[in-house]
Amino acid sequence: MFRLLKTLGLQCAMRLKRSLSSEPSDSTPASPGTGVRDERKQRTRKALLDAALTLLDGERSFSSLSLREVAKVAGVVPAAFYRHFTGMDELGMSLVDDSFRTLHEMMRVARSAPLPPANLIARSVETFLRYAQAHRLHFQFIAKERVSGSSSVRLAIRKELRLWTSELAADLVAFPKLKGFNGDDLRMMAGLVVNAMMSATELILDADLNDAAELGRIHQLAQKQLMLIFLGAAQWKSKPVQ
Amino acid sequence: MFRLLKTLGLQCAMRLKRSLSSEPSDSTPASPGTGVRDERKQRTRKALLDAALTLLDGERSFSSLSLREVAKVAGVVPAAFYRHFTGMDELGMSLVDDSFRTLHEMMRVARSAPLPPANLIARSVETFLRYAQAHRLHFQFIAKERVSGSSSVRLAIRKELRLWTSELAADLVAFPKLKGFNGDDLRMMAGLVVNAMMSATELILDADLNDAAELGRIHQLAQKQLMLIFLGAAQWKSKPVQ
DNA sequence: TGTACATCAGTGAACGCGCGTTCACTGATGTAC
DNA sequence: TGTACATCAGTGAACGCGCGTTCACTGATGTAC
Repeated sequence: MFRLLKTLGLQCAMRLKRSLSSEPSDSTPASPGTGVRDERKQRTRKALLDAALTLLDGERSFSSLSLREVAKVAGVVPAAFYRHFTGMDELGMSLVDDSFRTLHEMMRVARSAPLPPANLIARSVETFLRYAQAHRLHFQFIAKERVSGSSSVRLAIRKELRLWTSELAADLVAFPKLKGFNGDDLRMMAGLVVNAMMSATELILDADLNDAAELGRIHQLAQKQLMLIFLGAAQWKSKPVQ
Repeated sequence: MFRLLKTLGLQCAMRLKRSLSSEPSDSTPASPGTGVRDERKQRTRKALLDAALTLLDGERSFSSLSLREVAKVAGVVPAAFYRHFTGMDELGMSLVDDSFRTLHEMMRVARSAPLPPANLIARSVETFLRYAQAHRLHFQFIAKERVSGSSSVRLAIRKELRLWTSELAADLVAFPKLKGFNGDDLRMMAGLVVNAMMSATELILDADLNDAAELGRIHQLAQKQLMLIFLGAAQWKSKPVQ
């Protein structure tokens, strides 16, 4: 007991010293650092996240994963899990962050290199679904846990999806044909688009990846649905905005 | 051991006798019957199904429910569960059946008492969402497990939803404005409608049931989305059908 | 540079718990005569 | 109708198992001097 207290005391003193001597530029206390130890820790953390995503790939849902299972696939003892997350829920929130970072990265790329206006809708759908296939695990996580995850994970995903819908609505303002829309109606239309894309994503993720004909059919379905939505939107302006 | 065999033998003889003497009109062997015992058995079965639905009401997903938990809520010992289902998966399939029976019942009523054409879309959305609220647990089950259930349950729900989409497509033929649609495009449009309704249902089920303003906003959103879809559909005919 | 010590990611054992499934059983209901 | 026996929904105890979490620990990495 005395030894324990002594050790704790020494640790505190050490921390104090270091924090006093550190230059201000390096003041973020939780920064990952670049030492061998930090690098390894980040690698294990990633292994845990990847293990969870991999386990989710089949028909499993996040709430049915066990901490021990994730640790085992990550090649680590269960107790080691707690060096990285307080529990499965915190890991889930990290997956939400990562997944939406992937989605926003796609949007960023799309905006910085705009497609030619010819066949704009069809090309956008194509780009989106290709990206979803390439980042299968992240998109699958969003699609699945959006509706069935634990409370915190589900709510976080819904919040992000609402954000994404608003972002999309802001992008839609650029279309000359959508001048007659107020903000509410733009979000309403963006919601339709998001629904259609999520639905297509679910179909893609469930389909056999080698069945080109099936994938083609899904792409075409999504393209037609978006075209129909835009066709309706072009008429919407003639309706009373109220 | 000898006693066991004797008992079995007697049971077989009895079965044989009964089956020989039963009149043909009563030949369905698995029919529930009307005796006190059968009635009680059906009551317990229903208690198990209701227990599962009730447990799903919060943020739980079907795959996270345990057999013991369901049995406990149903007021029955775990072993008794097996008198009704081979396991949770079979109970899940029963819930799929029941839930879609509820949905089809709604469609049947809607068709037998058609709404006046004025504000047809708005009224249909209203009817649907009211019904979904009234049968909250069944619609919640469909919405949740559609995407995350165990393999068999999820596939069964998707099959039923595809069926429902086709049914809806068949109903849409009646609209004069949709003459230009071929079968594929009708299903495409029906898919948009189903997506919008399922999305609205999810919002309704997540919303505070006493927050009338919130519910009103969701209803209005769904109505506008459907109007926009039909607006687009009315233009679709001018496009090449290919 | 070398040394002595602090740090801390990961280990391995242990715990109590709820799980699915099995089993022989009980006793109310059903049935043959 | 009454009796003797079959049926079977539900019981209660038991099993082995994987679960989340805790703990003292180990040993490579980091740091002060």
